[in-house]
Amino acid sequence: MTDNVPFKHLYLVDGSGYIFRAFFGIPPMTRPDGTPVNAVFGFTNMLLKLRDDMEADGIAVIFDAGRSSFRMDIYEEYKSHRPEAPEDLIPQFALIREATDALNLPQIEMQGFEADDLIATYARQAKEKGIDVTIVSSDKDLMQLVEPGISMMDPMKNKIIGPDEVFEKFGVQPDKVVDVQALAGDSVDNVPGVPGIGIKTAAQLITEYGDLESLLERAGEIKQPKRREKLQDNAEMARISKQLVTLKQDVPVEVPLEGFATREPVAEVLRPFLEVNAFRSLLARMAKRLGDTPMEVADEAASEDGDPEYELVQDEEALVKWIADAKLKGTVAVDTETTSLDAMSANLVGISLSTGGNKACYIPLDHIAISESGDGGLDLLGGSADRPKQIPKARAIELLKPLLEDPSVLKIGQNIKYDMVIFAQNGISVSPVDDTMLLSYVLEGGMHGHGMDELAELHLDHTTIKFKEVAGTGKSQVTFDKVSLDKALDYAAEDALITYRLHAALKPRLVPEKMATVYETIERPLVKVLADMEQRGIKADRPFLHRLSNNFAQRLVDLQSEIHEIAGEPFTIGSPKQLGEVLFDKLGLPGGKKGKSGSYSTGADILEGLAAEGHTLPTKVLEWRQLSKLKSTYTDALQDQINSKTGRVHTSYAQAVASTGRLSSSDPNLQNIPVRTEEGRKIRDAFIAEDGYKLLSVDYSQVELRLVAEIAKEDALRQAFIDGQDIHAITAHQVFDTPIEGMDPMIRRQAKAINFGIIYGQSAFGLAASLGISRKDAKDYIDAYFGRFPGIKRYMEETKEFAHKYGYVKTLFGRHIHVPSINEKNPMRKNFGERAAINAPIQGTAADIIKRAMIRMPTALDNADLSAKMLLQVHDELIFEVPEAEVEATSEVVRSVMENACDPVLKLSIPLTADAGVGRSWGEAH
DNA sequence: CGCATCACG
DNA sequence: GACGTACGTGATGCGC
Repeated sequence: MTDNVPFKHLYLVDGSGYIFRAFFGIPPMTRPDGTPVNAVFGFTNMLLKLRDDMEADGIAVIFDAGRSSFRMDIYEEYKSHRPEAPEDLIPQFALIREATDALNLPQIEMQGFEADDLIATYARQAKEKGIDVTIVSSDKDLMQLVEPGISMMDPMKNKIIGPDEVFEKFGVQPDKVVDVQALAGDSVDNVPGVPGIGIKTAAQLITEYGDLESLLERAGEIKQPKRREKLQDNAEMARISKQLVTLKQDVPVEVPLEGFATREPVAEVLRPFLEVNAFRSLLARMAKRLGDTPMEVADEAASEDGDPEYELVQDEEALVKWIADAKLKGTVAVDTETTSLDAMSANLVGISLSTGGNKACYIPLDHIAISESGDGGLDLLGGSADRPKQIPKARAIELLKPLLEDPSVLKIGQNIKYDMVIFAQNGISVSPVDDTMLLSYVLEGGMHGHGMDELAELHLDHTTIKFKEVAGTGKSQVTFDKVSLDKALDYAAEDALITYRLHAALKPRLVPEKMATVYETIERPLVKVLADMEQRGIKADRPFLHRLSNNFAQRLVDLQSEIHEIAGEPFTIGSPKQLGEVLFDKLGLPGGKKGKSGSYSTGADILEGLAAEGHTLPTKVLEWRQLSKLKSTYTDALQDQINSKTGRVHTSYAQAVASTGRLSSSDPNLQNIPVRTEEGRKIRDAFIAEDGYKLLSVDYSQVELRLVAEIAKEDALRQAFIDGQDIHAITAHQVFDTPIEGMDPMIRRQAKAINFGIIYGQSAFGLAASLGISRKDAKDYIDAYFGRFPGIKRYMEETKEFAHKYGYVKTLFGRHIHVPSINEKNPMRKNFGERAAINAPIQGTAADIIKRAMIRMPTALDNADLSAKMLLQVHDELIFEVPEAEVEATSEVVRSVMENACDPVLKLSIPLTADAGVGRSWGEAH
């Protein structure tokens, strides 16, 4: 456990509380468009003072997430009397969030918990680490937290609230405040308390009896008959009240304390915010920070259209200047140039930085100059290379490390996971980070790709220099270390500058477009988790793969002869064209042409049909294809993918590729390792644990079907899951009217196919094809299904309608998935869009859930003192490498984190369940 | 480089 | 009446 929190004094700002105080305490103000902004001004001003005058080095702004909280489960009436917010205050709620972002301060909220609980939790965490805490609020409900090391500050009066002030208010020391509140109640929050007892009496009673429980136990001793009676009659109400007023200090918060180190505001974000709201006094005060004198501000803004200034950094002096500038600005775009797209085998060649404006630099570190022979005379053995002037790599790393690890400097990257892995290889743990690729992904997922070239075109109307233009293409392509420094400068510096500008264009959109939560609580924290998994890799048994490969090879040779024998001539079995000609022309099997290529279709379904008619050739070909696939894609390719340094396989997870929010895996893809056939499953035995360790695999049971039931609010299905019943059997029972007892496995199989087909919006045609039944039967099944589960039908219709109207659909966690094809004229594409729209919320919510589990996993394991490492994710499954002695405990922690991954944001009406398996290999564990 | 095929959830 | 027909991925080999 690291206790390295980068600040000494943490200010926890009660954002929700402040806005009300400011609204009533500051005279009305409006900005030019008439929007009231008095509370926003007060808030912004207060935060600026906090960070500048108080020199606060740690600040977090905490908000209430919504109206509901766990307290309503305790007492339904809690806060039920709250009047609506005044009309002039309502538009200011969103602006306050913007202000927080503009000041580059973290804003924290969690569904199900009030701001007060989050404040209590963070205050406790900070105190445990020896950090002083000031709670910026005057809310009496927070006074229970005051203790040595934790104080409060009234932001309107600028007054410190310590134990004396709390005593003045409640008549007891802070640690007894909840007992007093429990007795006295609170009409504003609708906490009942005991009738007839106010703060004065409560304080007196608590002082006399010690605490609430003792008082209630000894209530009989009270002399005043009325008071005694009231206390005895309302003991339970008092206990409930105490629960209501006691703040939760162990909320499973997602943002760690370390994230609250104060960061400099980003001028490009703060300036427009202050301008739009016409906060002129603040603009003037911030002029320096926003880019020196106002005149220079104007100059800089103008120069962004001018030619970029790229600097080649070749000595320490120049590098130190850039580092100082980045530190001053608090934000820097970073990009690495390497020798490979595979981060685990790449060598760092250079680093580019940009701090905005029109400036960027490139720091070459490991370039090789191919000398143009003729002048020096040293160059004899053609192609001998020497190094151009560069800062020694180790020295540059040493200088950059403090900046890249500085919690008060935001590092921006485009696909920064890659750079994080590169830096990690060089001993640098980059933090905190923002990723323009992920910003684009959460804002415009499904609309287009999220590569830098595309984003630059789209948002900046700028055509980037292509990698091919500097490194060449095809056979003559060279690695980046062989690119000349002038070309490398133009290419690399541009990448950093574009990244900086993309950040300025995209980040401010998060809050107004309501994507801040998805970005901040899911995608951004996941980057580090994935980077760690990729670096860890999984051990692969090369000799085993080799033997398997030879075995497949032998059988392929035999099969090949048999196939050629039956065909009567040798041909390339792997060529669908040649195979089709052999099957349908030469042997005259029934079948037809298909597809634009004009060739016969020879897919597995066709061959299976032919095989069922008793033809031997298709059977042999199917077997050949299976083995050929296993050999080329798995047993052969995987051996080549074993990293020579680590002896392990390191996949790469793409976080911004799948439109639904899923991850994808490549190089190699470890999300499609065979499992469905016995032969294929053997490949899983090649993935093994280190000696003394086991592999643990935990997968969600039927997540997507559970989510369909949940999202569609389909009670019949929900009940089945709540009761833990066999969902496919239930479906069969409903659709075919078959008793569940002694059900024919074939019937259940059909129901299973229907269940999955539904998730994808399958038609009668598709179901008929996948079950090999008539279309009429398929249609009857589907009709019966919708008849029994009308909620599903309704969900499908409503989702299509929503997608047509808005062009996107949403997951339960608020992720937007754009489905542009839904409004196309071409009915085929439109239908395609509709099916995608139906599926996306389901697949996407499942993706959100497992991502949440993954983010929490390292901390959960650490807290349980377990050293297991998460290695792989396969959509609904997580794979860990676990010390043998910790298997049981780890299994429980992992399951619990996975099953509770929706907490506390979302309360599903059905449980999620996860099943664990353990083994020496992945095959055994599954 | 597009297409067909097939591996996974 | 025809058209097409289940969502989301990545890797491989063929053939142009």
